[in-house]
Amino acid sequence: MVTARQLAQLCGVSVATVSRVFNRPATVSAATREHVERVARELDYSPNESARALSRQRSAMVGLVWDTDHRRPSWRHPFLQDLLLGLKSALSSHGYHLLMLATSDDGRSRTPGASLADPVAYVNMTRRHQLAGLVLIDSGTDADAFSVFAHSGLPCVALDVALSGPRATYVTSDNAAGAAEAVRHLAALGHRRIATITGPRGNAPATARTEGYLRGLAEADLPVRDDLMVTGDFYRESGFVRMRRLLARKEPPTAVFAASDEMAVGALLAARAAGLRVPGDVAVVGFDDIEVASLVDPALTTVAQDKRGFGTAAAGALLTMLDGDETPPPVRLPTKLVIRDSCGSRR
Amino acid sequence: MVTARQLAQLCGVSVATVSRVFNRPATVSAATREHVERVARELDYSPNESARALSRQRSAMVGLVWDTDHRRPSWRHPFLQDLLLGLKSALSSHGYHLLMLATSDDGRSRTPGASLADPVAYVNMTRRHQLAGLVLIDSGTDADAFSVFAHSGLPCVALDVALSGPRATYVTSDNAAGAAEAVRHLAALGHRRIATITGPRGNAPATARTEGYLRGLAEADLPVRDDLMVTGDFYRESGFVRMRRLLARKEPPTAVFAASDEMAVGALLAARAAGLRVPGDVAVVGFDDIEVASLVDPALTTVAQDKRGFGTAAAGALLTMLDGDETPPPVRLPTKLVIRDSCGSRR
DNA sequence: CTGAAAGCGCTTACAG
DNA sequence: CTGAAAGCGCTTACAG
Repeated sequence: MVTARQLAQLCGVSVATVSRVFNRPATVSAATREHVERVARELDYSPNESARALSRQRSAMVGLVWDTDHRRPSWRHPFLQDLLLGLKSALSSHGYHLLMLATSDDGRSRTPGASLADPVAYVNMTRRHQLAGLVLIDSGTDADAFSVFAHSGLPCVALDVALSGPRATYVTSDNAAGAAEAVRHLAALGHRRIATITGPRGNAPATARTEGYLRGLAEADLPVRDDLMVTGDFYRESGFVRMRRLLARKEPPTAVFAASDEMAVGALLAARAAGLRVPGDVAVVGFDDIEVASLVDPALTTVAQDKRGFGTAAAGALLTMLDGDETPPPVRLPTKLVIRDSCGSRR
Repeated sequence: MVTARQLAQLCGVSVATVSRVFNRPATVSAATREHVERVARELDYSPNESARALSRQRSAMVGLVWDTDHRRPSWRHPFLQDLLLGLKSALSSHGYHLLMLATSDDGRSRTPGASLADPVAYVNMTRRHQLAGLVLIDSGTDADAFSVFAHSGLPCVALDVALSGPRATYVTSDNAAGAAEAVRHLAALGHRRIATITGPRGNAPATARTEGYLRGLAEADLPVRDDLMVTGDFYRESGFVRMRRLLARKEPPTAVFAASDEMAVGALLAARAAGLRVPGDVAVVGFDDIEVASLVDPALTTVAQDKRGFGTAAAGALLTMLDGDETPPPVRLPTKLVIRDSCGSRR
């Protein structure tokens, strides 16, 4: 492996000049710059990142905090894959790489109620590796733990968690607008009793979707009915159970807006178990547009999130903090209603 | 941020001693070791990884090569999430972290036919960051590109690709055994014309599954019939198209083994489109046990892979190479036949 | 525009 | 068992 010193010797310049060629090319004369660049290419030279990080006091890596509660093995992010893809390609085009942080506590026991294995251990990792910034993925539970990061001073961008701090921002879908659109669509199809199965209390996207549901009802001049609002937890099982409860009401809904596709699928199964046809007897709309949505029968009408856009937007926000001094405002990604068969609007 | 020097001063020892306490505790007297450890804990000291990597010529990071062809945006790993989870928790318990490698070419155009954005660029990253090892995730296409890594000399473990080299090994499911079991199961249910929709040619797991299919037929004393073997590409659409073709045969199959759940779902849809009932008119079995499998109707009988085990096994193999000198043999993970409704064996 | 020198924070033979 | 010293490969004021 060739070093800057060797390259410098070969070129008849000092290591300082070599360094400048790669870091502030403008400060080097065109002739020597081109010469160094050419030889570097020939020797396949590239700077040692450890040395670089050490002297700069900052690495070219961004930490990814994605902590899953192992007591709940079923937990899954609805679209982690697209998110990572978006993140890594956007970051790499600016020379940054993603370091997946894990504490040694990972996979072990943790204090009940702790939403993160150990925020302090993560912050520690951050210092050890001299990370340039942090991407925080909502672990689905208590988001307060994230504030530790937001206050650590380094650039942070959270996904689906309202993070605030001097150098912290976040990206999320426009959950309220998406939910409202879904409800309006159902109302336009003639439904008057539109129920909702919400996400867990305290979860920001869940709250926003409920808000959107209410807004959608209002816009369609429909009354809010407490008996048509039930609380789920985003997972399929809760969709099943809550749907069963809704269907047992005196006046059951003719349409249901579930705050996640997982729950919508559960609702579909519950309707079938109750001998009802979807969308004939009851219409169902979900949220997310995960892969399953198009595979179930009937195919699920749902509010699609811009999955790849999440990663790109997060990377974008982070990069403006890394390269500049300003903290970008929160990003709210537009959603899109994908109409399939479960809402009955197709002929 | 406190450094080793500061810690040393506080403890009245040299930095060399501080370093030894953290790296070869056995070479330090118990008294000074405990003293240094205590003070270190009080000051929340932890060594700077960049400095460490620089002087050791090797970082505590493992690179993850997961290159997806962006020309094919639909490509997805059947269980990336579990895999990453398994990897990161196993690695972190030994102090290693995962660095998601990306070349700046990511998301841009690439040479047609190139299976990896640029293997050389990845190897380059590997040197720059002084990575301790590499985890290679099959990108679903030409696996030859991986040999560049295997020959780079550093510890490599590939997933689902037969990688060989001085310090290279791989982990995969026992695809043949799993497929054979699925076929035997169908035969035991009385099926005589069992078809298969294979994965793409040249793909190792696909080949092994086909092999298992043939073995299963042999074990059940069933003849191999060319008209009952069609080639898919692991994706749903191909399952749909190939199933339609199978159903159009003179003597259509009464059961189909699809080499992936995605294709099995496609097959399910094709059967339905043809007015056939599953499993009444034709039985279907898949492979993978992805989330969708239990959500479709009828729920899919499938060969489950040990998703979390993949990550753990890969990390294990890598760790023995990182900490020792031996190269572990390939790992073949057992599969498990999960019987649901699509094969008709349940009453 | 360029070079000499100090420094980033560790680890590791080498002496003692 | 411990310390002094060299070295890992860069970057960055500071002079010139």
